[in-house]
Formats: sequence, structure tokens, C-alpha cells
Amino acid sequence: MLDIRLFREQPEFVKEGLDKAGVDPTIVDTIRSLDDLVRGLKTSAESMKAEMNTANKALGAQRKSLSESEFEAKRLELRGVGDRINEADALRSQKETELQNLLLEIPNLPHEKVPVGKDDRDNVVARSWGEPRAFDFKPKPHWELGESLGILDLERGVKISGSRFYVLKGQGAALQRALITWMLDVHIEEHGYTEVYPPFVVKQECLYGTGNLPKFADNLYHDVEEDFWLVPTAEVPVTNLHRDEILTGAELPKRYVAYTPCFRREKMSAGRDVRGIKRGHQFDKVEMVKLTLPENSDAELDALLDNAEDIIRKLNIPYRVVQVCTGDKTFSSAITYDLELYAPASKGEEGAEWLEVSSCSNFRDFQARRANLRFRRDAGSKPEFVHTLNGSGLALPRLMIAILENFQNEDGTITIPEVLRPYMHNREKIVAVG
RNA sequence: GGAGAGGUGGCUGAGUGGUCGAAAGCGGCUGACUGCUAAUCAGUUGUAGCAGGAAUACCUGUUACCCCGGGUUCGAAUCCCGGCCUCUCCGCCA
Repeated sequence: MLDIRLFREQPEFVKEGLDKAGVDPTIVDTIRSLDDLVRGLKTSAESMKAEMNTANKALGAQRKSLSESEFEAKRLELRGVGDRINEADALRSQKETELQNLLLEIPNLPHEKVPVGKDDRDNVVARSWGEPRAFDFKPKPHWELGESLGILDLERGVKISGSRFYVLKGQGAALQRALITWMLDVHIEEHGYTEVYPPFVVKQECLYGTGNLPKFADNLYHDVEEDFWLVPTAEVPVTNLHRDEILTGAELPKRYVAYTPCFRREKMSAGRDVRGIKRGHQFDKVEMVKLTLPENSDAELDALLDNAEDIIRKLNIPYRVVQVCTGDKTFSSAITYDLELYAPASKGEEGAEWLEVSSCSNFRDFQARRANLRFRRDAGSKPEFVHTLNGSGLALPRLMIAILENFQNEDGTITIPEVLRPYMHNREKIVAVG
């Protein structure tokens, strides 16, 4: 959420930012007039309350010395004042809710470094690493490899749970498990993160905190009877760990890494990426989350991005870093870099594709304000909002696709990346079994 | 899931309708005293919003907040209803 004071003090700046993000900037004027209205109502209601409070205190003090009829007259008079206050308050709170709801639906302003653009076609490839492998045979897509190796069962996934679900079996399941453990180990031991195992269901406040609600309810699974929402990413529970807390400056930065499954309805992506395991309703992910001092968040994003890239380099998969433009950045983020892996056959007959496996973002104080995530620089100083960041490190299914497709052999077996072998009983290859 | 107890300021803990933003103690801060530390004494000490003033972290006024949300009342920390959470006992269970 943006600071309402920004609307009051620098409306042009807000308009400019929203315009770049593809939002109609006239919303700023709407918000300002609503804000003025709310503040006016508040001021007048407060002065009525002040009067009422004084009168009530006086009445309490005099009650013994007043005759019954005098008291009664006074009582009725005050009751009238009370009614008027209630009326004014009702209007105020209605308008205040309206204002709040508007603010909750306004995206974050883009960071000054973000390239201006309309949609993903205006994203900029910042750099790339590794050479796509030259195959001396026609590489197969992961769904063919997976099925023939007996490590991926798309059909039975659909039978059990419906479309966009799949089953991993044998070395396929083992590969995913190895990746999870190995990635966690790297982030913990080499990159300095603290492992967190959070709940996979959260209350709706958490989703408001990260910015998934109220706008993106469409993409979330939730229990209709309870306030239980399945996490769409570990970002949600982990960022909310310190919700409504005031941390000390010395505790920052907090660097967390968590493995969780993620659940998404994918309503807005209906019909897209239906082959294989590229886009499912349930997938696993290792996620890094940081809470930092405001002045350090830019540097922490660079480090976070490098931590995610390090995983890919260790696996030796070609990738590129894409800087997301103002029009394509997500709702809550101020600046985002996507990491995309080269997958030689992921588009089937159409061939290769760059697969997004991580999205590393700095949200600045946008989520912190929603989640009331604060810190105090020194013992006596005022609480300030922290900056929050996160990025996948990495998302499993697409990483698995890249591994299967890049490291496939002509005979249909898969060479296991060396760093993973200790996590897979020192096996070198995934081969078909009976 | 059943029965009971309870949720008050940084902490402990009083407070059952007005004089309560809230006693007391601890802790914190300021000052005094003291070779230093400790002890002692005095004062001070919640957060947020809004309005006005002063202009770097200030003052004044005012409102709100005693788990959350409703209600009763001229007036609610205090009474009523709903919810959440914690603790104890029982049951069940990985």
C-alpha cells in the first residue's frame, strides 16, 4: 500500500508512477478528494465528541445536585448529541472504508531504475549466462522423457485431481526432493539464510499483507467455511512472520529461506501452458525472503538475485536475467528481475523456450505498510517500515524441466548434475526401470 | 471435541458504570548526591490519527485505543452478545 501522505504531498509524482505502471492516474484525484472528505468528517465528528465528553463529565459530577427533571432533560439532550455523532461516524467510516479499499487496489510505484514499458514485450534482457547445448540428436520435451522413464505420470495426476496435476514417481520424485534439500543447504550454508518451515495455509490478513488480496482472490484456493487460504507462495507466510511487530534495527536484515508447496488456481492463465508440468495448480518452490533497512534494500536485491543465479550456475544450466518493465511488474513490487532457464524442447515441436524459474523483487515498504512490519533504528526512535524482498531460489517444476531437457541423452536417460549426486545416492543417471 | 479459568500499558498486577489512559511495583529516561560502579532521593515515562502553531526529529489541543467486533447507556476497561487466543483437566489422534 502506498502512503496516503504521498498522495497529499506529491500527487504528481504518484500519478507519474502509476501511469508508468499502466494504471489510470486520475485515481489519484479520486483518492485525494475522498481523503479530504474523510478528514473533514473526522474533524467535525471529533469536535462533537469533545463537547459530548465534557458535557458527560459535567453531568456525572452534578448528578447528585440535579433534580430528577433537570437530569432527565440533560440526559435527553445528550442523547440527541450522541445520535448525531453516530450518524456522522457512520458516514465517516463508510467513506473511510471506500478510501481504504481504493488504496488496497493501487499497485506499488515502480523503482526509478525500472525501464518504462507496456507489457512483457518491453522487458529487457539484462544479461545471460551459459551456452545452449548443441544437440546431435533431436531433444525431446520433458513430458516425453518423463513418461518414458517412468518418473512422470501426467494421466494419473489428472485422474486423481484433475487437469494441471501430475504425479512424480521413482527417480523423478527423488530428483525433486534432492533439489529441494540441496537448494536449501546452499542458501543456508553458503548464502546465510535461516531456514523456515511455515504453515501452508494462512489467514486472509497475510494475503492482504503481501498484496495478493483483495485484487487476486481469483488465483487463490480457500476454505469457504474457515478463514484458511492455501499459500500461493512461501512469500506469504514468511513475509508475514513479523507482521504487527516492531523489530530492532540491529536485527535487520532478516534473511529467510523456506521450502513450501504452492497452490494456484491459474484462472487467469486458463488454456496456457497446458502440456507437461510447466504450470500446475500445485508446485514446489524454495523461496528466499528478506526484511531489510530501507537504505539497504537495493543492495540486498542484487545479492538475492545473485543467490538465485548461483543455484543455476552450480547446476550448469544456461539462463538469462530479464529486467521486468514498468507495465509488466507485479502489483506489489517496485522492481523485479526474472530468471529464465533455457529449455531446449519445452515447446514441443516448436522447440526451445526460456522458462521463468524465479522472480526476484524489492517491494520497498509497500508490503511492510500493509503488514505493519516495522523496526526501530535506536531504542528511542520512531518505528519505521522495513523493506521486504523475495525471490524464488528456485521453482521446482520448471527447474526439473530444464534438467530433464538439457541433460537428456540420446538413449532417453538423464545425466544427473554433479552437485545433486550426493543427494541421490551418488547416482549419475536417471534410467528407466522395469 | 467436552468442562473450567483467563486475556489490562515494556513486564508483574489492581481496577465491576462517571473523578480511569488507567493504582502500585519492576524496568526505562532525566536530574541530584556520591572517587567509579552500586545504592538512595526527586521528577518523568504508551501508541496512533486529526487540527493548529514552531519549524529537523518540538509544542498545544483533540479523538481513538484496557484481545477483536457488535450492543445496552447521557456515560463502558467495568454490563450484554458474538468471535479469536492462552492455560488447566478430560477425550481423541500422527
